[in-house]
Amino acid sequence: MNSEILNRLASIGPFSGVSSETLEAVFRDARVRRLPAGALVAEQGARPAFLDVLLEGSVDLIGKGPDGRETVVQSCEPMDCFVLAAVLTDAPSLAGGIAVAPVQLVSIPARSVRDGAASDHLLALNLMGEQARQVRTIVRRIKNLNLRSATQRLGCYLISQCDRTGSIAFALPVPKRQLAVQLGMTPESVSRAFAALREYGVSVSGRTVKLRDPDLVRANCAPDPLIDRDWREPPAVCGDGLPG
Amino acid sequence: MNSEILNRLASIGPFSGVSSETLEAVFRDARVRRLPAGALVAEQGARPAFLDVLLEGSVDLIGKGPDGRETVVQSCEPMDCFVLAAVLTDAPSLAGGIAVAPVQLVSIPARSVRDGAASDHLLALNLMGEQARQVRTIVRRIKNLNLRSATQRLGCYLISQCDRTGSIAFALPVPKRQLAVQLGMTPESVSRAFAALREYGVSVSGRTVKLRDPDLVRANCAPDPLIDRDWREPPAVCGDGLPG
DNA sequence: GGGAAAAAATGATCTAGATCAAGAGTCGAT
DNA sequence: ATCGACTCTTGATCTAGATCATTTTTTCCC
Repeated sequence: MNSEILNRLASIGPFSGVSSETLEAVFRDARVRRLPAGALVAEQGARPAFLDVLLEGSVDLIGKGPDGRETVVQSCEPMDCFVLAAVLTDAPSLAGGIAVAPVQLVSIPARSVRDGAASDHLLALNLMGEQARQVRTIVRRIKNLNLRSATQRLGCYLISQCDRTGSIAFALPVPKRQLAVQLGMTPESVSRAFAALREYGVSVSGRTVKLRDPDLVRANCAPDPLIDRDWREPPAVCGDGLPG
Repeated sequence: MNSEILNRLASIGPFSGVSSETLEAVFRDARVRRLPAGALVAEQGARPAFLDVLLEGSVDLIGKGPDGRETVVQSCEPMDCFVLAAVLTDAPSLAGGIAVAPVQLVSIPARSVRDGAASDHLLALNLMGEQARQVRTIVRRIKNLNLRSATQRLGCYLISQCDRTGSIAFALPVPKRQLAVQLGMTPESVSRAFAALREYGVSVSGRTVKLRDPDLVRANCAPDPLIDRDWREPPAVCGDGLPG
């Protein structure tokens, strides 16, 4: 593990400000893994042996039922970590992780993480805050899915991209298929939602989206700071680490 | 605050094993509140001034959208605590709390909780574990709602009651209306789900339920330890902090 | 650039559950 | 008991979105 990666790790929420002695102990047996798209990154039902921090690529956390049905609990992006709740409670993962693009990640032995928290007060505090932010992220997702229509969800997503880039026109950061997963619907429904948003001045061409009148979209999709994450406030860095 | 209540508080997950000096500081300005059914216990959108621990009664945590739609995020029972994530991050509550039955609760100033965590390592560890368990509880709920039909959800609930009481026949601990809330459906759907379960030997009379053949219900409703909480292990709020 | 293969759009159904609308018990207070 | 207010049940629609099927577009690989 080179020092550039160590520096990136040390800067994310759970580890920020933690003494170098603690970090050295926690990262001592960590190693970098690379996996191709489609690979199983974490297995549902097993006690995770490692805490994984995503450096590159993206991972969907998927819960499976006994009858084979599946539901995406969360999708993770770089510098998120996952299975944190299961690692901290030393319990079986409630969801598995699938690489949707080639991934590079750091695997930290679960025991090192727990030992670190037990011996370092600041690390414990960081992890506490991280889990609290994680809870809030999931609650936001629940509200987004239950309180809005598919079209509203897409509209609010576009508004957030618009605000983030500060531009009326921008490129979608992910293919529409993956957008469907993040928004909790089928690819077909995403298409129909885009079609419905045309009425509000939204035009799409390939991966490029243009909002002729963002306020018109806003008026019809009801963005809400208690649902949509405020992109200006610090992201729940390692926090997006489900599942338990 | 009498010492009986203090003892009950000290025995729940977040506070178990914590030194009496810390507990004294954390509970110093806590006070007991009593509210009637229907009362607003916590307000959505405000930074919570208190961490509330439910002593008696029950509370639904409800997220509201801008357009008035509502969704129940969680229902809390005695010795659960709520708005913990908002208290720890000092951020606005994403959901409000409504008393569905007359409640008695202890309100601990949010600052006392945060100060306690900052100064007491064990308390921080406990709260970390508590939040991790909270994450898992919510993920379980998501899986229950997305991976099963309404009938399966009710069937699995009845199986869990059956296992818990160790008896083929038992009384529902809550009115059916409230059961609907916990299972994420309408009261009408609960009725229809009970009707559908008759085929599997489930009979209901008033609040009394009888399972003629639990295994038949099991076979058709697919209970799963990764979805249904294991009633033998301590609930999210009552576990001890961190293993290892 | 051409052409296979994946992604997306569009159209036609299907369905679980919500919603709306009556009845039928059930319960508590006078 | 009698009333009146709930809670529950049952039935008749409605609907958002999924699913299935087909066509069109994009991607990208030789």
